[in-house]
Amino acid sequence: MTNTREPGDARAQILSAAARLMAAHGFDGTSLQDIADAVGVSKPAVLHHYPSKEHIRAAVLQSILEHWREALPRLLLAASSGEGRFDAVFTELQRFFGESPDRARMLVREGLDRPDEFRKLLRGTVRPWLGAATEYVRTGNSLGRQHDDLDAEAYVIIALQMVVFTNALGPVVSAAIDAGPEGRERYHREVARIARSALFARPPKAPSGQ
Amino acid sequence: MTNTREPGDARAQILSAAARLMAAHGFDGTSLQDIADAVGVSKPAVLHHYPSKEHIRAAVLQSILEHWREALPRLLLAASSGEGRFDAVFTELQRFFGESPDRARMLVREGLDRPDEFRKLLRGTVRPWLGAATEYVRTGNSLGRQHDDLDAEAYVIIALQMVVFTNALGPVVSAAIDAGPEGRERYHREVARIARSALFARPPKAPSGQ
DNA sequence: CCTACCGATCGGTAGG
DNA sequence: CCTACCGATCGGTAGG
Repeated sequence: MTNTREPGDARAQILSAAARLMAAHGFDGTSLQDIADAVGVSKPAVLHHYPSKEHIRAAVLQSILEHWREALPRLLLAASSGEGRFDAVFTELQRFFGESPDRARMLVREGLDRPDEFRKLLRGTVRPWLGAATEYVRTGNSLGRQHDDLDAEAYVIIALQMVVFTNALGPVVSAAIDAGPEGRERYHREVARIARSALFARPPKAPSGQ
Repeated sequence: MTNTREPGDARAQILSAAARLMAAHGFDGTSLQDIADAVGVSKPAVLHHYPSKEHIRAAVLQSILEHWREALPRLLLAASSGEGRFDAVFTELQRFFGESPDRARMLVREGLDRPDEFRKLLRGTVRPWLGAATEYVRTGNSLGRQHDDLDAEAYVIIALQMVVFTNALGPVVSAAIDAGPEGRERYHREVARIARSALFARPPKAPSGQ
């Protein structure tokens, strides 16, 4: 009956539009009017739900971190062990950013635009998970399946960074290969292969038994 | 005697300031007044040397590409062969972007802000070099020293991408490891190790003979 | 949530 | 008449 929006809906629409626009054009390249137009409301209406443009940016970042914390258990509890577990975790990671490249783009932009704040964000949010991932890498390392000159902590960060950048600029960079849609496929497959072969000293061919 | 600037000096100063500001704050986050202030002239003076802000952006990108074309011979002619040549090329690549992270930041920003134009830029500028690099990787592959499931073209692009991103966001991301300056060192070393071990099936320990 | 505005600053250009 | 600028202001738009 009531075609009027329920409260909270407008906020969600504003957040969604802002996330998409800011990921595409940046914070400075996105005006409150752009967001208002995308939602179909007036500019003051936007500022009724969020007190300032800066608050909208914070909310967009916060929603990304929420999704991240939500996906963390799935990432960490990815089944199996050893090389199989790596593939499972890496696949989940690719899915997380692949299903919404805007997340990756927003994170890259934040790193460029506000390096100091972004550093703190990384330390506060990624650090806990980083510890667990590093532990896993070190465990595999002690079992002698991995490269002995591997820097576990640095590796985890760089692998994560590769996934983020791949999804942030992948469509642009992968086009340098060729025009076909297979270009993206090859690109993503090679990213996974690089991360895997940089981790395991003996490249996994076919899992025998396990 | 004459403390007056010779012609061309002002243009170079504007270009330098614009490159630094746009790399740090983006195109939309940099005003003509910001550039004018950085150089110490008026805004109309800036617009006398470059007809518009857009022309300044084009000039900044152009200067990066000039440096790139200038560094290309050094990159391609990096001595030795096989794994030694890889290290030489990769080191030169790291130096190119490492000596001016603003270049890397500007490229990443362009990829985010103007994906279509950036794609054309990649195709026009990086493509020729890409062919040579891919050929080199394929040659090594046929000699059986490299992973047989390696996608040469995709690998080259991703390796290049890793160097660009490492230098664009390195100081921010590497801080996630720890506060010390050694963090950056470890970070860069691990990037090189990942690229190398993803390329060569047998990790190089010590060059014997050759 | 709208219309109607503010101080300021945007990119760009006027006359001199 | 040219260049290399200046102070002032253009029409619009930013965040609020």
